[in-house]
Amino acid sequence: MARRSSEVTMGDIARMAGVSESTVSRALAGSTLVAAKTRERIREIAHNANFSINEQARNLALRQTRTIEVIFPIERGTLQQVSDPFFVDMLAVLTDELGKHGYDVLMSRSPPWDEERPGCAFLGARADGVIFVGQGRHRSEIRDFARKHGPVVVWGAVSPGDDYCVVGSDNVGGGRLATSHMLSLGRRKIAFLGDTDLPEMRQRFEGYSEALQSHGLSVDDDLVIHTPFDIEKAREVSQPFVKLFPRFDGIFACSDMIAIAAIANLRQAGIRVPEDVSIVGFDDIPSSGHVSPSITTIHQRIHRSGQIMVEKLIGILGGEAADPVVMETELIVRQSCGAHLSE
Amino acid sequence: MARRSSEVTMGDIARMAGVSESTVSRALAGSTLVAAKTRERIREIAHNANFSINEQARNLALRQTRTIEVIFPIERGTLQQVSDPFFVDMLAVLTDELGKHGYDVLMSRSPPWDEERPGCAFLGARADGVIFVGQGRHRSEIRDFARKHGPVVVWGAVSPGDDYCVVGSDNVGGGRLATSHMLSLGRRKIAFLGDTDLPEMRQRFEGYSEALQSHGLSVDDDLVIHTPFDIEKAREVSQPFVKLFPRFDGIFACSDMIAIAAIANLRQAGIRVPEDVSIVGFDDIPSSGHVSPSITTIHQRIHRSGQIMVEKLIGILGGEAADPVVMETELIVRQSCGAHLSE
DNA sequence: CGTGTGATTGCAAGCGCTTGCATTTTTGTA
DNA sequence: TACAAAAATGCAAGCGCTTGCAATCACACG
Repeated sequence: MARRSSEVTMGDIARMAGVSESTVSRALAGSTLVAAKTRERIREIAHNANFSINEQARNLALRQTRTIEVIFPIERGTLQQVSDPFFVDMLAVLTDELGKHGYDVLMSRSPPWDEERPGCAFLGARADGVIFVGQGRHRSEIRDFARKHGPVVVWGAVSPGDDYCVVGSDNVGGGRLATSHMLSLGRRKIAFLGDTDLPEMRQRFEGYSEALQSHGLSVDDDLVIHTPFDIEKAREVSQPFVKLFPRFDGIFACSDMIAIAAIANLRQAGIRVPEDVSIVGFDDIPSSGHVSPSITTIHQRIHRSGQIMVEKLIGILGGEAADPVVMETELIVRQSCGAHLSE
Repeated sequence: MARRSSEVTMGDIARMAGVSESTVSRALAGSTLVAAKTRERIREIAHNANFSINEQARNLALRQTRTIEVIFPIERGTLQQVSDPFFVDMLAVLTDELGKHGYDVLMSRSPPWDEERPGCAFLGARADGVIFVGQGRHRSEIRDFARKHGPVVVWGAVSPGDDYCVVGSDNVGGGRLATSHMLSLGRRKIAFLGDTDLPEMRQRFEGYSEALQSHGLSVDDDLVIHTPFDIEKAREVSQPFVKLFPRFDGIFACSDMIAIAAIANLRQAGIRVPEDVSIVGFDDIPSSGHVSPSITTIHQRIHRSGQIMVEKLIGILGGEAADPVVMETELIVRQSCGAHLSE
């Protein structure tokens, strides 16, 4: 970890032990090619000398990196977006799972293609593979990247034409679930809050409109509100929207954070949730069950999804092909939809 | 990124350009030692050949890693703890700031000292320095680690004896601020919710008791509730506590998540916030201003702190000494304390 | 007491890149 | 036109490690 200069190398250990470097290498790697006695002696010496192997050199020699790059392709400056608890959970799972498989995790917030290294504008091969958490608006770049640089798994909206491995929730199904739940509660004028420029949100929107249609209703464009992820901005954007009441009696919010922002505005305008307006969120973030009213939401299987992404990536690294995976979503009924009122 | 075998190397580029490897290296690095014309030509070729430099080899040659390890020393399994939005914000800032300085970020959830690499039980030197986000219960290990492995900066409770660089909020001050705010509002029976085993929380507790004392009050042990970070557990733990009402009329919660959990229990018990009980949190997480009631809290300057940590680490890497830094905290008055009622 | 055998160990090349120094080419000038 | 100086390029060693293959060693057997 320390300055390279003060680091003790295998050569040093070899000298101390009076053997060759190769023997040290083998001893430390646990090879049976070296006599058990010698092996133990060398390990002892290495330990006492506070030796730590230079992974860099090791990996170079082994032609591997044992590192996976995890990328959150998020616009710089929008700190809040990454604040969405969803991202952390995902990151935590990925780190754990990759760790189990012996991989390090290299974090990035910017996609490799806009990376401008000072003096050298070339993408560095610093990982064995990469995981994109969210494709955002970068679909085509990711596709190119996958083709050129190989092992890639991405979290996001799964859609037919993908020729790389995408793992994502059944957003359409989730949107349908949320919307038809409110419909079944008797709501008929349901608004949509989210950013349909993002593929995932787009899919949730599709589920929303499908549900409306299958109840013989159609989408009211005035009730489709382009709402960003960031809670502050969501609050601002939904401010004028609530004034439309009573043109709506239900809200499908694309994320719990947006739901929280919307509820705040509704209260402020004296509109009661869920008595006057039902609201259903998406994500099932940790606090959603504890705020007031607690938020009815669509649960995504983040933990399992993370595991699957890692499995897939390892598979790809091993030469297997990997198909996209769509994860089931689940409706978690709490207070904000008002289901408990209609009993 | 792809399998090493298919990667094009500098040697290949050299051959294509009809120059030596050294010239390619220099051209790509932007050295003025190579003629401008040649440089452009080589870059062109490299670009077309889809060349990407092998950072690993480069770093080995340069005796650097250009990588900083960021460690969240969090007990495995407690996913929720890392879910605290605080961690994400910190991580995002660190990644950005380190990136600006040309460093990659290696994520870890486990401290290096309990790392057991298969076959090789030696700590790998894979980074130029390390940042611990939170010392948790690992104070002494971190100290040892800092001594042995050099460049270390840690986020956490700053305390006198530290011989490594710690950056942290003025937790005592924050605790005092929160508590005396409620005292000034006329509250006299203020409870404390947090986990005093953790140094930061311990300090917040100290601020809490100082504030009480300076108002001629003393700590009521029955109102000091050991409450974990995890919102689910916090909810459980504070459940029996609320039954103590009206033995308390104020709550200082060590984190906003705990505040959210406590408020949920209070409401459930029919106790009104802030009319019956004032509550002040800590962290100023994104949603704290938008839940109902919005949460009065102590703001930590996460963003600035992250920047400072990076500055400090770069300094240490450059051979400078780095003293601990204590960051100011700020009281953000919102609804949950009831300040607006007493006007 | 030779010699074959398997168990250990060492040699040296190589991973892809950087860089000090020597070498070659170009340029400026007498 | 010749030659010194400056500019551009190449050579080769080295970063710390792994590993195929050759060399050595200990021992047992005939």
